[in-house]
Amino acid sequence: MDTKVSKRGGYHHGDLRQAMIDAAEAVLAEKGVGGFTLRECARRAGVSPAAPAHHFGNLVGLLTAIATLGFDDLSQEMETAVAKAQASGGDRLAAICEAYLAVALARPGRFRVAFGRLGLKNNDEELRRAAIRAFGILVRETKLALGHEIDSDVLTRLPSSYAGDLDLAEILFVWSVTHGFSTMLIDGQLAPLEMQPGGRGRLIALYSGRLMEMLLAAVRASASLTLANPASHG
Amino acid sequence: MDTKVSKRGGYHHGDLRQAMIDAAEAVLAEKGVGGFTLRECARRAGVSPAAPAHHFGNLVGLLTAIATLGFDDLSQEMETAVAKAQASGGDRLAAICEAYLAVALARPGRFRVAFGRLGLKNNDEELRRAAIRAFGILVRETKLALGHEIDSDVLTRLPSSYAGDLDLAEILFVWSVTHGFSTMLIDGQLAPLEMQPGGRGRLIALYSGRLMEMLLAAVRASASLTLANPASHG
DNA sequence: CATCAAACTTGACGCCGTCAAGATAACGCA
DNA sequence: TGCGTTATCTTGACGGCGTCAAGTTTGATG
Repeated sequence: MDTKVSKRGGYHHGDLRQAMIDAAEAVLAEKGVGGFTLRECARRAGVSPAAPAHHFGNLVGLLTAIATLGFDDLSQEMETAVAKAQASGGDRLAAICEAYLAVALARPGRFRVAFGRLGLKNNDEELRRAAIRAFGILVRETKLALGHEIDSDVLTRLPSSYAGDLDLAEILFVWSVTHGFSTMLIDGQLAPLEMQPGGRGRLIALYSGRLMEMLLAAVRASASLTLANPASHG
Repeated sequence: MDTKVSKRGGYHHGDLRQAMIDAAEAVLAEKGVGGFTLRECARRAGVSPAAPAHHFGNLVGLLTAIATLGFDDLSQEMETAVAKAQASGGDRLAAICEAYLAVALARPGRFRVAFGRLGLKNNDEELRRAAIRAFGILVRETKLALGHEIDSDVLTRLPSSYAGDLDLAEILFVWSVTHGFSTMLIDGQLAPLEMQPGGRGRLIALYSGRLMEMLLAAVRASASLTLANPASHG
């Protein structure tokens, strides 16, 4: 994780871009998104405050890189979870929802940067690609759970192309539950509930258990409803 | 909304506390939580940067006051929505969920301050009371939808006291859907979907329509499940 | 009217992000 | 090999930020 400074002989760093990203992740992990500072990251990378400008443009550029990393990590963890569920006979949709929460809990600072919209370069190509892929996985698994066909380009299709999709409600429903629970947990909304015996683990168990049951039941019910009366949608 | 400066004769302001809150709300509305600054608020209130310290302690104190206002507003809007639903025969639970979203959309900056945990005085008595009341309404309506009894002190009970509650899963489920959709919308996660014809209104309609149907169905299903096999919970 | 506490200002401190100008090092090409 | 070009990094400065200590003004209280 550290990149260890390949060869920091003198004036030139070697790989400042990666060093800054590593430093940023460390700062986010230690102080959270509140105590995040460009100068602090530069300090940790052993470089002057103005150095990162050439690599990231400005603070927003660095945050955008972090967010991209966050989306890619999310995609990877969800895919891994899907594979594991497939092998063990578990539910794929529940697996990605649990992976989503796990990613948020593992790196809440990065998660907030990715989803908090502190101000990111929204036209950044890498960020867009990473976000689309993560969204695509969600779409794919939801449609799969509904027993519907999925296009071969799910992981690259623009989210806007789902505006009129028949399954949009289910997709948003699944995403809302997952994202809502994740953000409430890392933002401390559920802190009072975590103080009780069992703490956070108890809440996570509830999420992976009853909440997932409810979620899957809702999606399945919606699927049969769709079959019974497809006209009531849109 | 303006408080109009009661009598700003000279050195003393008159009601700086309220003036600061008004200014803060205005700044949040104009520039969002990103461009929010204590100095800017003080400037608008026509006062030196150090003046607010005596009323709020520091920036966190001001944000805490804003958050308290946000929670109180949320409670009020939810109660109003409940009353309206009761009168019109609509669903009460769906009503508070829609009110929740409406509040977030009406004042996204304030909503983010209340729920974003930028750093609030979590031990503040007023904040705690306001948050507990809002949570209590959610608990009450969820239990009502489940057909369960509600205690007379729902609006003042500590959230931690629900840690072992049989309905906690349903409560968290409802809250997760609502909070998740609301935050995703105001944080721009659904921006690509808003660009299509119909825009944001179409998404909101979907939320009030199909998503609420799914939510209510999930809660009702969970209720009958509870009756059929109460031992499978906890 | 004298006193005193609360409310507000002033000035300063260290931090922040960013920019312009200069120093340095790596790289391509003769 | 040597030289120029270009990317990289430093330095120094700017304005803005939150906050603190010290001083000033005001309204209230006796």
